[in-house]
Amino acid sequence: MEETAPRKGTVTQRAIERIKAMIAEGLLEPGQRLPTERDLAARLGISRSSMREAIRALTALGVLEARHGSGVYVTRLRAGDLLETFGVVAGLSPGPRLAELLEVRRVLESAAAALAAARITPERLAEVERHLTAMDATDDPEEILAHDLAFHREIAAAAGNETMAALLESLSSRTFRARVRRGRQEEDAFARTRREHAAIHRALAARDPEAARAAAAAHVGGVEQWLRDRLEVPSGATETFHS
Amino acid sequence: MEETAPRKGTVTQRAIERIKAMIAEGLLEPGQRLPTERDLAARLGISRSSMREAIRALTALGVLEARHGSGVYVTRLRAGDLLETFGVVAGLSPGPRLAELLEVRRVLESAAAALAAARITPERLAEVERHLTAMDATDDPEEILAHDLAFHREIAAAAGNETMAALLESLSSRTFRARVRRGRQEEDAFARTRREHAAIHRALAARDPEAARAAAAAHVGGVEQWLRDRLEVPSGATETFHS
DNA sequence: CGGACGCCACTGGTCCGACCACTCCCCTCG
DNA sequence: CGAGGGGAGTGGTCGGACCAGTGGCGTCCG
Repeated sequence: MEETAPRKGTVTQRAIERIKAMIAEGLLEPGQRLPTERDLAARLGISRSSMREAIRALTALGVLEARHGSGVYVTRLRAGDLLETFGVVAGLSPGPRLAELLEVRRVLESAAAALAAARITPERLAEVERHLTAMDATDDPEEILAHDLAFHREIAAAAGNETMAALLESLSSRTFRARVRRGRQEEDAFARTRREHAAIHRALAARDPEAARAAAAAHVGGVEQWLRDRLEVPSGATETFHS
Repeated sequence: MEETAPRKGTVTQRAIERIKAMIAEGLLEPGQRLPTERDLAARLGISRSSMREAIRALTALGVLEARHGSGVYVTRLRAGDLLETFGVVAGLSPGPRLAELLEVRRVLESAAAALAAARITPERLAEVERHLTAMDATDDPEEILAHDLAFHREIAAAAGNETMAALLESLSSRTFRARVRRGRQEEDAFARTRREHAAIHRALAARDPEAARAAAAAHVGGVEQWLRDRLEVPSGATETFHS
């Protein structure tokens, strides 16, 4: 008495669609536990192997979460859960596209800064300030980067849009930055970063959305421009080494 | 003589990381064919089942593509390939987050419009115009929506940033629009859409980035505002129906 | 009586081997 | 020389077995 009808695509693909549909229709809520793999497979009339592949695919997308020995659960479907995969994109995108990703980041970062200027609370502003000063207080590059990331994260959070914040998080991920920064540290990058961060903070404190937007755009735009120059003249020619 | 060392996480997860690393390091190029599942499994010292799950996960992310009878291939890793999954996010995100997604879309759409105003070619501008007029020439909602989407797609493409265009594509996908539009068609939505589209087109033709930005923001912002109002007063109360 | 302990049923994780469905190339035949 | 057919090889599916954690239930000790 199973539904045997829809015979398009692979069996696994169908299973994926079915599970997605269940979630979209509200039959499965965020955080809820799914039936066991064996159960689900039996219900859809497929083998456990195929069902496992379907679950694995949805796990990779951040929709499901498997806990060994306990069961499979729907994630809370927060922006962060689902957009984690976006980080993979940034990590795998070929060099020429890094400029595009930075352009997207510049747009979103400046929008977030503008929103934050209007909405930020005094407590959060103090937190932003803390990371700003903490960056100067240490020489450990790791720690500096950590405060750098936190600085931007606080601003994104203050914008009050979780989706935008999650997107920016992926775009600013550690690995992504590492790729862009490579070879840049010898310059006066730190001094410049500090200056630009200070400008953003000043705009936030003044509750000036337009100033915040401009400062954030200039900040990201600087890296973007540097990268663009570097791509146009690949003097090192460390590109595409294949057999 | 296999590498047996890294013993963190599940075997499948390790396989996923290994394949991603191979791509990141350039050992596997876009479009290239991978060794067979059986081969790969043997090389990493795991079973074919686990390797299949790893491949399935990367397939879901748009990194790999399996062709029955032929082999597994790395996708071209274009923005569209990798961001297709972003559409799943929009499709599965709970109601309250739709407003956030629309806000992101508004930001990106207006940025794209501004860029397009500066970069658009006469040919593409003509294409934009074609979709603008074609929307009025028919009464078929399906066709109207198709031209609507194409209108925005052309503008996004004219902005010259594939990543941004792919992002907007996901944010404007048919299913996404269907969810937002539900119940809105009785109003003078079409007339309003036409007016706003005309305004965007005018700004593009005038090569005026700021006007284009404002027109696009107003266009998306209208839908956004409407949705926000509707969410604050869920009079119909068609929310969360669960057991 | 209360709580810590340990057992064990159940869940996901891994592996194996078999077979099916499809592709593509090479060889044969007209 | 071309079209056709066959077969080796590929991903897709299946079933079943066993391993490895989890969590609740019952026991037993203090």
